[in-house]
Amino acid sequence: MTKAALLELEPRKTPQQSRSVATVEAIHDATIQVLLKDEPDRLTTVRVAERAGVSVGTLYQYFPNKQALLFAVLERHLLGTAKALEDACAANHFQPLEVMMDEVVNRFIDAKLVDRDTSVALYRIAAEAGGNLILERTRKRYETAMTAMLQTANLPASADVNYMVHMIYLTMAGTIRGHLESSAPPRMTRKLREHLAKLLVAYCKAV
Amino acid sequence: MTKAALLELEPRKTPQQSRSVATVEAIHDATIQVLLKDEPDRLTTVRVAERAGVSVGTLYQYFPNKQALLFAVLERHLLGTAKALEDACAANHFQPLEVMMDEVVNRFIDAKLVDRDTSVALYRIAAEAGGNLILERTRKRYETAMTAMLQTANLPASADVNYMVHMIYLTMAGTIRGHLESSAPPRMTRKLREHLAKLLVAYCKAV
DNA sequence: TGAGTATATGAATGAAAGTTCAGGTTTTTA
DNA sequence: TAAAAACCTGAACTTTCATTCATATACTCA
Repeated sequence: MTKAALLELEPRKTPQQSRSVATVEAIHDATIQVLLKDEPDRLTTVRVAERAGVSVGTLYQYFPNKQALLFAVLERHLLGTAKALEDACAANHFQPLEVMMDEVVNRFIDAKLVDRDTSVALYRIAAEAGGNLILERTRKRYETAMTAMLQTANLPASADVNYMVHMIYLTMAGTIRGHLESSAPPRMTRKLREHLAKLLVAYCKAV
Repeated sequence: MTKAALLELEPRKTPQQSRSVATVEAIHDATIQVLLKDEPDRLTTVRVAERAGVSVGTLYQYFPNKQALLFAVLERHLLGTAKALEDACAANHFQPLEVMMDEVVNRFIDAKLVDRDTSVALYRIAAEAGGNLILERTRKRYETAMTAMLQTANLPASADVNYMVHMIYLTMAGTIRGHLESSAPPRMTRKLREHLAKLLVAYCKAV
């Protein structure tokens, strides 16, 4: 993605008055609602605006184009989960490995489940919308926080912490995505929490 | 997805003569090539037809609509990987856990890497195109084969083989997808193979 | 209160894409 | 070899959608 292309994702205008703050907020929410209602290709700017109770013109005052809208919505969501994971890591330095993994897994799943539907809807648009860019950014934040935490754990001396952390990220993000996208009923989430935590502990000890 | 909707994904006509077999083949390949060239939303039926060296009309003789085309291409790819995994499982009954996991992981990654670009391109369309349907179907095949294999391994008596197998599937599919979609250089794939196999072995023993 | 700024409107524009179909060519069949 | 069946063509039709802009309303502050 070129620099010019990135610029086009920036907001066109920042809300000044409170009514426009509310408008932008409403547009954010409406985007997700529309995304949930149908296939992603039925997400049109007009539909989003209608759902938000404003006109298309208003939408275009704050977002230079449709992609920027998706980008913004995705970013907001990922920053939320990143924050959750960073907090979980920071709060568990020097804990036993079992506690670390249990906390990290559960806070991450919690963050994705706060609004399960939103998470699922956003997976669908992550590929477009410069999603890779945001994903890479948040991945780095995850890995930094996790590395800091794991350096306070007692791991096998042979451990390649860098790759280990990356593997943990791939595993968490991947399994949770797979789980949410499948038609697995909510009660299965409990099993996922358990098994994922166990799996990661076993891996850390074995490396 | 309703029954009527499923019907609309079925091929409109099956090729009889060899030239039309070649045509359909060309359309399959062209679809992937177009998908690789640009963003998924630039995948047009006209573009695919052009690339395949036929006219749009011809395309519509064999595929009732665009979605059916994507469905068919995705299906072909997933059946390939399913076959690879089934073979790997069948060939390793009664082996030590380490061998089982090593083989399964490596044959699965191999299948995805035969044409790395194709795999990546198809991830992008898996969400549309009734992709969930095919994914569920192949998941079941994966899990059946893996269950059969693992029942010949000596696992901890407490093991819940059913969920274990599912967890293994989520982990493999998820990490490999994450790896392929990221910008990780090919040399990192070796590390993934190693760590993924180790991780799964550790998990099986710990459950 | 009134000028200046921020915000909202929504019909109109133009480009893009999915799909059809009437008419042609090639292959098979009898 | 002639009719039938399979196959191919691509301009034309239709719908859908992103985006703009001239105009109107609401808010702020001096």
